[in-house]
Amino acid sequence: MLLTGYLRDNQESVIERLKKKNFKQIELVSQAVEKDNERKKIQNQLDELLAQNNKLAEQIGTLMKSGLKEEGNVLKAETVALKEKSKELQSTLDECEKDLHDILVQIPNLPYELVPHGTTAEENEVVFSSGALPELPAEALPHWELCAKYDIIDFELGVKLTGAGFPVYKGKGAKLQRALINFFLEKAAEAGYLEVQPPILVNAQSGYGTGQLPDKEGQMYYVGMDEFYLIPTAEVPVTNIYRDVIIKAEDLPIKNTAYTPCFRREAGSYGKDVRGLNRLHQFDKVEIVQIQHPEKSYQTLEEMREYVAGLLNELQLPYRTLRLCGGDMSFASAMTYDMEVYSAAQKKWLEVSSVSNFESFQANRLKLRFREGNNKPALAHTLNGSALALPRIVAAILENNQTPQGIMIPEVLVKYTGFSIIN
RNA sequence: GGAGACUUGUCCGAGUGGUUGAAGGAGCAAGCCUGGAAAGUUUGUAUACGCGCAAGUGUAUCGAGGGUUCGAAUCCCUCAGUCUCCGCCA
Repeated sequence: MLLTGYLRDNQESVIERLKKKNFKQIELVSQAVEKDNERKKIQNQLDELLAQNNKLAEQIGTLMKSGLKEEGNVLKAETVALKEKSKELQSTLDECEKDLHDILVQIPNLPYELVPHGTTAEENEVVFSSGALPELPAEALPHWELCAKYDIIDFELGVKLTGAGFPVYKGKGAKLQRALINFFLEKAAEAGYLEVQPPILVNAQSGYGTGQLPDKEGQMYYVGMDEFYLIPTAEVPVTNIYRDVIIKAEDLPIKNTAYTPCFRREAGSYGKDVRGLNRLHQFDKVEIVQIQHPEKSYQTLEEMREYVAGLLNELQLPYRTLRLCGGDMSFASAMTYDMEVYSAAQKKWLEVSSVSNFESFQANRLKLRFREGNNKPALAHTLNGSALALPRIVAAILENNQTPQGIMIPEVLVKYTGFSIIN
């Protein structure tokens, strides 16, 4: 959520920048400013009334104390009309604030200056590519066939238990999952991230805090009986840890990592995009989150991008890094890098990480602030990235590392898996 | 799940209807003191939204939301959480 004060003072440049994000409803900006002015006016009036009432109440108090009941009752009569009016104003104020809020939550974050122009994924800027793509012999299999061949991931069984998109990992498949999770968590710990294990069900307030609600309500599984949502990413619970918190500037940056299963309804996805591990309803992911001083957040974004790249290097997977164009970025992001690995049998780039700086967009909703010395608290910047999402990493490992003898496990994982080949 | 007790500022803790945004203490910050430090001492120490160039000032906030009242941290209702006892159970 953007700050109304900022919208008011920078209307023109805000509109320019929103256009870069391919946002159509730019009239919302001026609507927000107008609503905010209205809000101020109403609040002024209401404050005035309440102040009068408070004064009268105080006077009545002293009169009653000194036994002047009559005079007190006279003043009491005066408060009746005041009270009624202020009640009325209060409800118009509530309504106005709600309207304002409804407008604000529809306005996406502003793109950072480095964000390229563009509306579709084709216009994303490739900022790094790890070189020549691996070529597999013609008889190479896509990962879903490898899964069946070695009986390590069973999609059919998942359908029986739950439905499509909920695979069952078996034997070395299950162990590979566990190995990846441990590898990622250990690397994150080495890089200074504090591991947390959050709930994977969250309340609506947390959903609002990080922006999944009201925007993407239909993308989350909802547990109606208790009004909880299954998390689509660990970002939600982990970032919400800091909701309504004021952090000391010297404690920044805050670095957290978490492994969680993630749940996404993926309504509207279909066809070959959802084949095998490419797109699941439930998957495992290790997430990294940082809360940083506004002046350092872009430096931190680069650091996080490099960190994720390091993981991919260690796994010896071919990858490229994209700087997303304005139109392809998420609602809340100011700048995003996507990391894609090449899955050689499918001959496809698969997104395995998305590293974003949200600047103060989430922090404003979360009321996540920091304080420098005795200054007033200011909104912090939030960043997060996948490090990494497992299924597509697994897909790429299976496909790229297949040999006639079996699937070779990347060197760095062997100490976690306890085996070096799936055969 | 049943019964009871409780939920106050960074922390501890007072406060059962009338200058209480909130006593007192601790912590923290600044000044004094000291060769330096400790101790001592003085002052300051919430957040949000308005108005104001500023000093300042108005309003709201004592778990959350509603209600009673001229006036609520204090009374009533609902919800959430914590603790104790019972029940159940990984």
